[in-house]
Amino acid sequence: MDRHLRRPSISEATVARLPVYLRVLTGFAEGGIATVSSEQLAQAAGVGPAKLRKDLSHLGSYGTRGVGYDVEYLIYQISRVLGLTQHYSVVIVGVGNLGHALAGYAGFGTRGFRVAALVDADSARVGETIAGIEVRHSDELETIVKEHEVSIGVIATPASAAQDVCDRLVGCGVTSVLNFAPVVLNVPDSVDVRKVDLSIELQILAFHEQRKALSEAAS
Amino acid sequence: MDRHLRRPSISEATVARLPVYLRVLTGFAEGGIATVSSEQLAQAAGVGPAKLRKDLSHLGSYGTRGVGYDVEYLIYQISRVLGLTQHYSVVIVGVGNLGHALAGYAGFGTRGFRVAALVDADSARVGETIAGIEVRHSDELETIVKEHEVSIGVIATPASAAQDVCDRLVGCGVTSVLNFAPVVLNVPDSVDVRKVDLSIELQILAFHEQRKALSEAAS
DNA sequence: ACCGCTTTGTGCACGAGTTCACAATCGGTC
DNA sequence: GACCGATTGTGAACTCGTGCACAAAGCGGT
Repeated sequence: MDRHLRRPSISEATVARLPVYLRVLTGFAEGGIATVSSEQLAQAAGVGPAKLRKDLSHLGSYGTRGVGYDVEYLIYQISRVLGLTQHYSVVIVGVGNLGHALAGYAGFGTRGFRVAALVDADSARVGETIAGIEVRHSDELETIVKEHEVSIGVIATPASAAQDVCDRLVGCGVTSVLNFAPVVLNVPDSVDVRKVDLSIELQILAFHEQRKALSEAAS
Repeated sequence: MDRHLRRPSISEATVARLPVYLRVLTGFAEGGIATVSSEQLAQAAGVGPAKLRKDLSHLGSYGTRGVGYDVEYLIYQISRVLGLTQHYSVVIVGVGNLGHALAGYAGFGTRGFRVAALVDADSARVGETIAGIEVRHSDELETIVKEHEVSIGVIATPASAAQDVCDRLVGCGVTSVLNFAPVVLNVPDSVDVRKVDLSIELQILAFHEQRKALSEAAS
């Protein structure tokens, strides 16, 4: 019964690529393509064919030698491994520009993620409805999390409030956090945090820009 | 004269962490702290002390044994290595919710990034002013890039338009792209692309949620 | 001028991730 | 029913990143 489970727990790097494969496959499926080779899929996903095959091999042997992968079946398998066959409730904290954008993001609705509520500290915003989701006051955060069994918290507050919000989320049982605030969050080991940081991305690009400029000047 | 240049080109993983150090250091500087040990800095940045020291060692020997690092000096050195002592012009394409949020993001103004213009395909939005930046029509993209010597393009359009916009950016000389659209962009090797993808982050969190749920069930 | 305390910088071993190359295996064809 | 071209799955070499442990080096007190 635990036939699928005792896999040597897929590597983090692989997990980070699976969603990309999933998206590309979904595109293929909509285009009416029934099977793909590792070559095609790798091309579309922007990785090497060998890496792709190794990634997929980590989750089982779903593929036919000489033919390729069945698109629908692979979509199902990746979804299952990623845990997308279940449903997750998400709460978004902070209704600034970013919170707005996140609430309207289509990616939430699809693929098993449901936004339970938007939450903000500013009472003036409470009662609004954004993208069909009601805005509630942050005092109610704990209530909302319990009520909707929220497991993922998204932090879109100013940096100064982020750690505080995070502590409260963790305090009432949230075990995964997606942080958009430019701070390093402090959490217990049992909680997963992923951060999205615009200014870091820009600075990395700046580094490469400079590198290119320098190597050009050296010629 | 090329004393600094012939470093063995800092590793990608290190470059990705330098902006974090920089931010933490800036916080320390504002708090009036003059020197930090690798221990303190590592703690605040959420990494191990050894890794931090190795990272910093890759850009030179700025630090005093028995004492630590001078905050201001280290800020300067990291800024220099990242290329933040120069100025970069950025163009943001797509004025949806996300484009709005990005335009208002404080991280742009500081640290040498200047938003040359917001650009959108929708004529109805042209002429608006968002966060002090004028919205112009996407037909003018090429003109704007030339005029302001834009080197970084930010794509905040729907997925369907992203590749097209990207091609045009690359076509008129942009060599770094920050992509928020959920697609894999196709670019020549000479162009750097970094992607920020909300739905991917969520799916990765979902995977870990599931993993935690399973290992809990096994107990 | 020396000594001891503190903290950096780094050599080394280890582990994770990537790439190559090829054997194993499938569907189709004669 | 056996061959053939195509494509997967994977062992093995290699590269890259991380963590440990310690020698080198500075500062302050005596």
